[in-house]
Amino acid sequence: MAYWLIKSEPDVYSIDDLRRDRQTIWDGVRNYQARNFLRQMQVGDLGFFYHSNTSPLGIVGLVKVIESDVIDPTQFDSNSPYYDPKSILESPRWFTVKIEFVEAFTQIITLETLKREFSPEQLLVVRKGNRLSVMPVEIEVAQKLLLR
DNA sequence: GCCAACGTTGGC
DNA sequence: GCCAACGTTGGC
Repeated sequence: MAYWLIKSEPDVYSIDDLRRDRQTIWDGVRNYQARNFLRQMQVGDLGFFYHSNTSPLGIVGLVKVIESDVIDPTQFDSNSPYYDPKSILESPRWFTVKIEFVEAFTQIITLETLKREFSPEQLLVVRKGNRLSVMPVEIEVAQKLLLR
């Protein structure tokens, strides 16, 4: 079982939105490195839900992967902001996962805290200039985060 | 609002 | 295939 971190701008989709929906397809990722991580995810993996572009920044909850290798439907939807005209039905370009809500942390683990407790080598999200929206989290780091 | 740090695009 | 220009992400 692996651990991941997924970023979302709460104005677009927040942990409260996921609590309300209970589950969602993690659509709209249009970066190949992030997609490759999404393709590595397996059912049962846990993800830390991170709020970006907001205040306070940080990890706000936990999610679980409940379906892997999901074809992102928005790539074929010309009305979607994530529409990709270059993607063809026979060989889709963008894959993702379906996730479900596990919990919203009573206290956000702020980026400031993450920077204090983990090095950029341990945790990609604290690395300066990092723009990946989906990234792996080392088991030791994940366990420390879950014990907080 | 600024801008660093990328990723992507397209001319050559 | 190189790389300059451009666009986006996301912290500050």
